Amino acid sequence: MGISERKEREKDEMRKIILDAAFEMFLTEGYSGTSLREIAKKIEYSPATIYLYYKDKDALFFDIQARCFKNLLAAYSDVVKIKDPFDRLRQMGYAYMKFNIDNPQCFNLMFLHNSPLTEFKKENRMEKHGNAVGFLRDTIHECVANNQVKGSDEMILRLEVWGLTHGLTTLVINNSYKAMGLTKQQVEKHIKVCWENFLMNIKA
Amino acid sequence: MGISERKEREKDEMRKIILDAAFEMFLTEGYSGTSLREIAKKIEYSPATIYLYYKDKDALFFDIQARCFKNLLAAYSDVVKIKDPFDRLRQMGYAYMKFNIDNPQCFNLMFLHNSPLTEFKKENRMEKHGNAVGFLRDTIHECVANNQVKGSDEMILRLEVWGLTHGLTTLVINNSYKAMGLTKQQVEKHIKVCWENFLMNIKA
DNA sequence: GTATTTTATGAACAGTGTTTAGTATATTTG
DNA sequence: CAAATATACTAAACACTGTTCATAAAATAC
Repeated sequence: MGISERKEREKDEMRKIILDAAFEMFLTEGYSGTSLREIAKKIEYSPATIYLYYKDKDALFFDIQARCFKNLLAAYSDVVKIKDPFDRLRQMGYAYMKFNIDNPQCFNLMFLHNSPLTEFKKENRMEKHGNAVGFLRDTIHECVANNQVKGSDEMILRLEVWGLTHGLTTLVINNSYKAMGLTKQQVEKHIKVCWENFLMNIKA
Repeated sequence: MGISERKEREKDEMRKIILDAAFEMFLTEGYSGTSLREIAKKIEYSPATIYLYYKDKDALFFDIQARCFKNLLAAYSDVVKIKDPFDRLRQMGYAYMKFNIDNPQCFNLMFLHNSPLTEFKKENRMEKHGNAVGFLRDTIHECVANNQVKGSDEMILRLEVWGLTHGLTTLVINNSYKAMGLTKQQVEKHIKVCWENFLMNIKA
């Protein structure tokens, strides 16, 4: 069965070729700014060919989004090594906010773009997202187990951490801080203070 | 100059007719799900006619977004009457989160949709947004002046409040809570606890 | 070497935002 | 009032979009 294996491999390679070209375009032009025809032109194939490897644009976008989540997880590579749970939590927050602010289009593709996902896709999307979520869950669990934080309701802590870091990130990315009369440098310094304030407040 | 005034009035009325039809469609179908052709069909005019009243789709969307912000401000109508600044801040948080969760498409149109705004539009968008921002600014200023909160850095407080409430809202709207294994009822209860926790932490 | 499956595409379909030439209608002018 | 002008409107076209399908070419199976 060597041939069918090679075919499968070739199919994966072709998908990678499409994905590589598409990822760059999605990242710079966004979802609606990226057309399948331009992707096809870039990889020197007919637009119809893409449909042999992806059901439709959303199926392709699904893999694009997966790559964004993968990159986000990769941004945690140094953080996972940190032994102390509370310090790990602190650095997780910084890593999350830094990655998103440095990759605003990635952020848009991961969270802001609401494509009409099927239920299956939603489940699956959460599975991808789940790795990062699980990492936060475990870290907070350790913080509670070590009595390093005040409260003991882990779910509330997770929501607070995720809500605050995600919200502060959004504030920077969609330029809402401008309505407060701040520059980007200022707001980036401020959100660090916000994060440290929060940590101080929950610290045991 | 009665005629030119009437003409101006008629122009405004026509704009309102377009906007009313468009608003409903944007709210149910989102930005990309709403086409100018369908708006035109709904108001029984040619698609080209819309261009006599709006430069392009983004110009129309700009007014749609303004209406969303107006509705958000209207959701504060009861809150503005509250005398005690800290309690007003508390209810502002609830009002903000409730409005957005009850009107997720409005939230999407206000914050999630990144249309390629011109610099002018960005400025102007902030001006609209500014009313809500100003209300928060004033309330926090009063809280600090009354010594009702611990910190004295008003900008930090504003970012914390906005970041947390906005982040928690996002969590509910884009279904991210599902990745935590929660139901909508659960997460809505939890975000209230988060908000109360936060208030408790900053309270003097 | 022929038959069959796989892979790729050109052309078409239905939709989009937008522009333009041309037509009725309304207003102003002589 | 009639002619000239300005306004309101639209049908048709342009250049796109995602997507489908019949057809042609290549690879595999028998």
